[in-house]
Amino acid sequence: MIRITKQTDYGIVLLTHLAANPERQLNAPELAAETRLPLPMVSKILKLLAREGLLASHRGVKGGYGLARHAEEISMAEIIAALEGPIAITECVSVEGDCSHEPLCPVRSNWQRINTAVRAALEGIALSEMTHAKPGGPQGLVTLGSGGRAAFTPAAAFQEV
Amino acid sequence: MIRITKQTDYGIVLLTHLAANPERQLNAPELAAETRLPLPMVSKILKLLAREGLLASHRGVKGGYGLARHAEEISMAEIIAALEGPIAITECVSVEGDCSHEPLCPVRSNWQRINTAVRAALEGIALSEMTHAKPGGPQGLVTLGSGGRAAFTPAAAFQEV
DNA sequence: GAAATTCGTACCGAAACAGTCCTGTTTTAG
DNA sequence: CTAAAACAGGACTGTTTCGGTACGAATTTC
Repeated sequence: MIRITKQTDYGIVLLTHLAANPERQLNAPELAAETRLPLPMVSKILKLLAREGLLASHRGVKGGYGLARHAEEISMAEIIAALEGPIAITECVSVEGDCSHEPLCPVRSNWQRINTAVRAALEGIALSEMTHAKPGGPQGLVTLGSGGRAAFTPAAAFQEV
Repeated sequence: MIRITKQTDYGIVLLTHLAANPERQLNAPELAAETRLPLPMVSKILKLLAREGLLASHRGVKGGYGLARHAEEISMAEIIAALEGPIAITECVSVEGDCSHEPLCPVRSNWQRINTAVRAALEGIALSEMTHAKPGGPQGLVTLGSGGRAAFTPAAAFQEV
């Protein structure tokens, strides 16, 4: 469904919250409380984001997390890539002869194109843009798809295209 | 991972194959053979595409499938939407007070934006463009992500962004 | 040195996905 | 008019991934 995982969903909420409070040093319980997200997940995601270099972590008693860079310099593409795994694009079978019953499989090369288009779209949106509500305003297009999710789903993904 | 399902993957291969042979009327076993895809899946997907109005089906002995419209008039966005389910975009919890601990959750409205960007990218690519190899050529950026998939994976998704 | 906090990893249940099969219904061919 | 070919629509199952949890280790502050 061209959907992102809940992890990424949560991650963006957390990053947005941090971007909105750049002066504060927030730890996992604080972030969980302020975003109304389950603490264990928050903790897990923060670890991931820190390892990927998007967050700077400080251990110890007065530890916590902060953005590693300014919110303007972090793109949605980066965040999603960090939370979803390594940067892999089109993966055909590398074994020749399975896919290429035609001398040159035309489908494959064009996946690159789609990826590039989608990626460009995501790279064009910075984290800082998520902190202030969009001028256009949200037109209530929300047609919830596959039955409401459990408990909290603060930001909740794009499920279809 | 912003990944599409295998169904959609297969579906695009099938549609591309049909777009490349607009004069022919192909049935499920033929398509399965020519695309090297498993027949049961092919059959399943063709049914879905026909129901969604992207394919025109003809029953009976000399039956088969053909594109319902010209390949230029079918966008990637349409295909994906048809195969992945209904058009749902950003789904926040509709219950006020959970998500909106801030008077107006800033994250939510901006998901619309991301969706719009991605959708626009996909709407800009027509099925007809998938039939001929891209001029620029595929630069081999293929870093296969989570271990090769089983058996056949002809076109195989964009896994990360 | 003790307390608080991040870090790493391993684990489990539930849901979604990939794939298969079976039983109809429609159409052409002989 | 009968039979075969092909689509139509579910129901079913195994596997993977995701969401969520738990615990011990490392690190910093007081």
